[in-house]
Amino acid sequence: ENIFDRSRMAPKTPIKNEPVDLSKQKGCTPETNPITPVKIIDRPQPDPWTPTANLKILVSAASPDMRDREKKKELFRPIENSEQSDTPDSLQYDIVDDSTVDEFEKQRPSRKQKSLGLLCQKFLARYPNYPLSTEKTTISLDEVASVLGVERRRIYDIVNVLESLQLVSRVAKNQYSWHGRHNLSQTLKMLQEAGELQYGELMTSQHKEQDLEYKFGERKKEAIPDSQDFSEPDCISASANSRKDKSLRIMSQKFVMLFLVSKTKIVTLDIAAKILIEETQDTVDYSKFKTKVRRLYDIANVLTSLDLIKKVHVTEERGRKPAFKWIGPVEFPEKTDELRGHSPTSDPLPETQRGACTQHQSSTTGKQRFTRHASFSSAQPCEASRRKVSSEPSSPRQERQDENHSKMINLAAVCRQKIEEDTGNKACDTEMMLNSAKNSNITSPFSLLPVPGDSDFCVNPLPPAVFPVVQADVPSFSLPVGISSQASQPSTPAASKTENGKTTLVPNQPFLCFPSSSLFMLCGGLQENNLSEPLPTAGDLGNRSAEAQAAVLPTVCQKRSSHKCSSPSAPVDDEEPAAKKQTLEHSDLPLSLVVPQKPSESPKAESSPGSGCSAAVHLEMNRLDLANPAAPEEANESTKPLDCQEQEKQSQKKDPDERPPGNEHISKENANQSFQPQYLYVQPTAGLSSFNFLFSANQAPGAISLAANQLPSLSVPCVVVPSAALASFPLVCSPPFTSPLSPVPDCSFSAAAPTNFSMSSLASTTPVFISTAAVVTPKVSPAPSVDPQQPAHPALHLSPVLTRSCSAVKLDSPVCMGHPMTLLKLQQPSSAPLTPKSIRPAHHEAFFKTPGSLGDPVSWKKNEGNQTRNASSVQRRLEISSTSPD
DNA sequence: CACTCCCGCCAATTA
DNA sequence: TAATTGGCGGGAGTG
Repeated sequence: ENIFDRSRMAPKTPIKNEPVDLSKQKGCTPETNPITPVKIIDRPQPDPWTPTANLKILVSAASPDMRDREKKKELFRPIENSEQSDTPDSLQYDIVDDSTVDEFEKQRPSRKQKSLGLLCQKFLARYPNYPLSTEKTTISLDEVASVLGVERRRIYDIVNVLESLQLVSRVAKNQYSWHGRHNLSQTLKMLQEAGELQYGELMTSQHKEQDLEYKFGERKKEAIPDSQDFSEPDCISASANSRKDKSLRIMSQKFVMLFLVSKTKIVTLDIAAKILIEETQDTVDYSKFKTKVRRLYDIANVLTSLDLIKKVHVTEERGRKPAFKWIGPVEFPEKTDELRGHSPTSDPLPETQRGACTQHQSSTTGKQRFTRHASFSSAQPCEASRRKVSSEPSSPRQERQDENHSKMINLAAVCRQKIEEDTGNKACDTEMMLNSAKNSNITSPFSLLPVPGDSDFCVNPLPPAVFPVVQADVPSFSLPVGISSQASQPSTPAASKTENGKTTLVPNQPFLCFPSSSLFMLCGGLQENNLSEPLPTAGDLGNRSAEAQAAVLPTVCQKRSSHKCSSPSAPVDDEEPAAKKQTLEHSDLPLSLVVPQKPSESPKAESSPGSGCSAAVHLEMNRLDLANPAAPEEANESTKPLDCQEQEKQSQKKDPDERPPGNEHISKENANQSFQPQYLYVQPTAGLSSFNFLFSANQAPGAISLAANQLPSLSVPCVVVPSAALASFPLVCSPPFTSPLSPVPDCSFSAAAPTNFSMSSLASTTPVFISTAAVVTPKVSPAPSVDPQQPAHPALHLSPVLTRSCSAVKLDSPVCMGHPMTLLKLQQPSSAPLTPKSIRPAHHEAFFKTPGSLGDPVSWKKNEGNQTRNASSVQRRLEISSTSPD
């Protein structure tokens, strides 16, 4: 009885939600307002008289029941009509009291009727799947919430997921615009590509998925003992991520990626949760896991409403587990770029703002340990900037998305290939995969995919699009593959490994890659034992993942980058396939690297405004892709198919000769121009002699940072690798030129021969790939970055390279330098060989890895309290960016 | 009891 | 400062 009375009263006292709703609602009387009901509290409170009490009462009055009823009505009736009901509803309320109650009870919507999935369907029903391009449908959150009879909070849940798929985009406060599914396939494609980068390995084989769990935890632990670097204060501290990193939006994209990458197209919730959890440290929280699962359900409900997935159950040893099966499109035809309008919307690159973060790592001599040089600052800006910054008032968020997309695209392009694999390395593979996943943050452009032993890899050149320049410009670059200790350090431990190069190498293997355009280098496990050192691998993986994430995440860029190295564990692959070994042999030589020239050429590279920052780039890319591709030019190129061969050819064409003798600089950035330039660089000189630097063009966003600089700078991600370290890598090749280039024997590259490398065979054999992700962050400009994007798509096909392990070497260049030049700076540290490991790796690992937890259920158990909400570990990782202050 | 996941508190962001 | 967003996790509904 009281309740009723109260209900009546309710109108009088304003409840927080009510006012708004009422006003908005169509003329409903306050009393009636169906909307925003407040929750009911059944039990009367002790102090009815307190203000609070009144509120509660009111709330209770508002009770859910009423809402439900309304909802039902609405649901059942055509949407259009829904509004009408209001009035009646009000009546109902009253009525309800008496007679209706029972009825309600019967019909009571029950939870299902209030489910997010159903709500989403109602929401979707309001808008056409394929709206005419001409019509712009704007969505008012308040309106929708009121019409659907739910609180606004729920609408956010829906919209955020839809936004992640580009079905809607935020235009302004309380305003979203409806795009429909026109771009869905493109978005999915991007996600798929990005997903491959990040998670490809993982999902490669499903069985592994299962394994993953175990491995995840265990392996990591094992592998990484050292790696804990993650925890490094720097990293952690740096991150204060905004919550956005954890956002539903991002989770949604990642979740979708998992499906797209999965062969079976079935993803179990727990696995997804584990993968998506980022963890900072070893400890995993059970609570965190639960929370993740909750979110996944939220996302899954929306995706289900979109008919993209459906619920299924998979039975495993442990029993049946909830899972979801992808029932959406699997193949994404190239789409039409045209379709999307190019809308050059005004957003010139929002990304620019975002600084990229870079990190450096130096490799130390003997071991590959990475330390970070750079300080990482969080790139908060990125996110923060995201909304605020976005220059375009119109749609800040979109930008974000775009960014993501772009990144994704880039990444995808870069690394596209998949590797099938798997023969042998189960454990390793999985780990790697896992690691990689975890590491997503990586800045480095390259994404690595771990390849199991056999796989072949091809190196794929970057997609032309991406690095358009390359074709033209790049004459060649060479990469030296073999690394062995050669020169400088024979003795060093590294050397030892390398010494043979072969043997050791073999195991670890590495990879290489080189896209024609830029350079890439990567390496697999450095250490002699691969096993022992996780570093490389992890790093690689991490990088990849990082990038991917970056791509995914909007803000991302900066943040993530920081973590490049993974220290840990990633175990490199243990075994390498024979093939690898072969390759390894080659490796003896030190790498030389290729590098695009920096300065001179730089213009290209850096240049493009867009290119500058990786982050920016990504973003841009996204836009382009999604929104509009702006970069037509590239697109053309992009179309090109790039095969290694082709690339090679191209490169050849350009000029093999060009390579400067000096090893290092060969610049090739070419391609990048619009893109991010990617480079590889090695410096033999001076103190560094032993070290090589590598830069990837694309660094992960994180890697670069540039924040402030006005410099067009880019951040180049670089990695310094001790020569020794390199040794382990088998080779690097740039696909393109195989033949033309110097005639080097496959493998051999001596350090000396900077110029050329031949890698002919290598490439194929090599297990690893590297992709570059270029990153540049340009904060700057707005520019034109766009181009890259389009190409990217095509690129995707092409590119890809992956490697798995590489990371060891990588470093981030902490600084952003606009040009390669900067790299030099990095060198300084050189004297000591550094290994990256410590530095970021941790993050990487952390990143996907679910804490061992997966492995250990036990561990999960409560830790809740710990974290602060603020920073999610993941974010932290991401964030880490180096700031290069200077 | 396990699985789902609604609900809404309240912090982070924005306006 | 107020409003908007949205992370988060308690705990309720379902089976």
